[in-house]
Amino acid sequence: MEKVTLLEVARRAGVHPSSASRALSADYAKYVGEATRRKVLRAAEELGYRPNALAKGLRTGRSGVVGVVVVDFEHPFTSAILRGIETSLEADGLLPLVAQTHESSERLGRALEHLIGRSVDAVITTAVHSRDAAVVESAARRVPVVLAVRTLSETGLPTVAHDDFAGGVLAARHLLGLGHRRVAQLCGPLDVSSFVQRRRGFRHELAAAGASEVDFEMEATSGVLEEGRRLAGALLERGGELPSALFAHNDLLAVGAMDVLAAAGLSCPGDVSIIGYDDMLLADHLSPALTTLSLPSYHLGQLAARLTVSMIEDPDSPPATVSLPPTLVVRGSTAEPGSAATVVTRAGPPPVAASRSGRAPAGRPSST
Amino acid sequence: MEKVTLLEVARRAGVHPSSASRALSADYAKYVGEATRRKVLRAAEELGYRPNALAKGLRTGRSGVVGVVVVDFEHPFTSAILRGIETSLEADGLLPLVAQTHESSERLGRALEHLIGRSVDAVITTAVHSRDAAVVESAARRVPVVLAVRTLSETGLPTVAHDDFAGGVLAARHLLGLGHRRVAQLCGPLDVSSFVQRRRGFRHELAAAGASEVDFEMEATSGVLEEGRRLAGALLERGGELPSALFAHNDLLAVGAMDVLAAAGLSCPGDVSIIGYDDMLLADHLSPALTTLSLPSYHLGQLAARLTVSMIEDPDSPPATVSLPPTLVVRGSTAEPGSAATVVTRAGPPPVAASRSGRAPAGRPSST
DNA sequence: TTGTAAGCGTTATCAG
DNA sequence: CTGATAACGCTTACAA
Repeated sequence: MEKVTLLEVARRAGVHPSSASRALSADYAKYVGEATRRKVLRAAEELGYRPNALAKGLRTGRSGVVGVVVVDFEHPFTSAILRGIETSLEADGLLPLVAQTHESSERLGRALEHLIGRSVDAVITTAVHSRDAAVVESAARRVPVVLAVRTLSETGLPTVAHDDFAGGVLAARHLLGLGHRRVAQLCGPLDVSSFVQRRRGFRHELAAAGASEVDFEMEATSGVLEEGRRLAGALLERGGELPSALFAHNDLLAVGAMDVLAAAGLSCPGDVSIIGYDDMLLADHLSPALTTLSLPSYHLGQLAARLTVSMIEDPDSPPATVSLPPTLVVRGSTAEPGSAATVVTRAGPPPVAASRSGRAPAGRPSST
Repeated sequence: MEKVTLLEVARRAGVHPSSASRALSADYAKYVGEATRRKVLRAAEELGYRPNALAKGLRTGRSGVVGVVVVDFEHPFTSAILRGIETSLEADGLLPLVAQTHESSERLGRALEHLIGRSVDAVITTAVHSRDAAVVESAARRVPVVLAVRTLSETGLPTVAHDDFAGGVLAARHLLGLGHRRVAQLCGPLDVSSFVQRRRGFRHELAAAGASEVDFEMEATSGVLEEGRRLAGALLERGGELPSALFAHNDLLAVGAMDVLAAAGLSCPGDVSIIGYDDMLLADHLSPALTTLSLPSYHLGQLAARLTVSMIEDPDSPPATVSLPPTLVVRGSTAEPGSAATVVTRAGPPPVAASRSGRAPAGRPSST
């Protein structure tokens, strides 16, 4: 079962290689006599012929591979997006080739070079920072590039992202609706469009309602638990009147903040309400269960892939831009300000319905 | 900035293409005169030359790509493993090409075909079922294949896996040490080696101590929360004396079981202790915080990648087998049997040290 | 409908 | 040390 080439198939079928090629090609099979086609197909079958994608790609200029550049496989919803991308690409016979940047611009550049060098038919990236416009544009000159999750508006590249501004607005509206007037944000890194938008949306809605945002300009260096602790800690030490509610730019930051508050003897949502972002796995099993925004990331991945395919088919199609709204998921971590500090025994089984929404279709990950 | 080929570089440098090739190759540069080498390098630089990896691969028979077949990007520790693989591969100038199986053998077959057709230099797979030996062996005849996480002992292929038997033993020992004598397992799908081993290890240790395992032969169809609920529900409805402790084959199953127990008015660990497996993110923030086994998955990924590289370099090297032991992480969900049902207010900040162990090095995922 | 021939961009192997 | 030549496996005008 060694390497079988088209030449051998042709020989065995007693036809010319080009006929064999045609017989096996979906597009050209119609120009081949029924008889020879049969012979070729059988010969290929018997020999266990597998076309060499490299040779094909070299000849046709298409590799059938789409480069995907992500921050990190463990990044919040990266896996959901990759699932969406892979699943959708598969329908078109394409395969994703994935690289990580770990938030480094230099690695982003290298990854793009690497991928383009492998003749990928297009690139999807979810990992851009505001400073990366130049690198990305240079890549976009050589191959279609689609921006996902994080935008780079100056570039005018096709983009499919979460509507983070809307998310910020929803968060603010929820807190305002509960009666909060003094709130603060725990911001993610502001060189990433997503967080900038979340902040803007939140601020915008707040201003419209005449509520005040506590003057707290710190931003997290990344959206991890420890950073949530650090920011919340700083907020506490800062003194003065505490906000009655916190908008954390993602769930991990929110959980970190909850930790610190609890350690300081403050109750959530009794003393301080907290709303997160992402609706990560187990967010509904915390105590209190976390109010947050759920993101259609799987769907986003699918859309990004579709957009990419259309860019491959017609590189000159106008750069579309898609924006997907998040959904507010109200749970126990937000309440009216000053509400009695309730004693919670345990998260308990979340209400059967509506426990987690906006998730990928069937087939939640299983285990190993 | 269009496609620049080696030919053009050679022309501009005024040398023959083969000299240009040599000048740019790490291995052959030494057979090139200093002068011409300089000229070539400069020409390449000026033209923005990027070698075409497809052409190179076609010629050399090496693509510089390693195929990785996983169940699903959202599968428990898949992302950690992929991180490890990617990071380690990168050091050798290799890139992973990832495909998902969604636990389907048919898709596993297709993925392998696809990857081999792309001339990957090797394949790592974490997605095999006990029934997949034939497909995998057929692939292994054409390209080096390394098994990760899930084993297939009949095949004799190089393998790097978690030591799940040891994990089962540790779980049992922990529960026995607390004084439990009547315990049950919530098994994951038993067509996957990992779960078979966990069960065996647990059972083995139990038998050695003369403790009894509740006769409960159900197994989960996949390691998700809902399945944990289903199994625990069945255990409750089954009647008879309840076990005083449960060993769930992964954390999600454990959480599902906790849900059901709580809904039935039973306390954990007061009435029933529960130990999970995987030490997933936020396991330490549940109430009660989950006792579980932590897995060195990132490290596993790295080792799998290294083993793969060595297989590429010497395909005839004897198939190594590596087994990585898990670590027990004791938290609140396990206690002595019949211990008073303690009232927990909230998970609270986990003890600063030792809250989560066995994790990937620095750089926990940030957010978006 | 089928055969011919050229070439995609590289690198290996030979002479010189 | 450098140049010539062939070949990796496949597709695709073009001719027959």
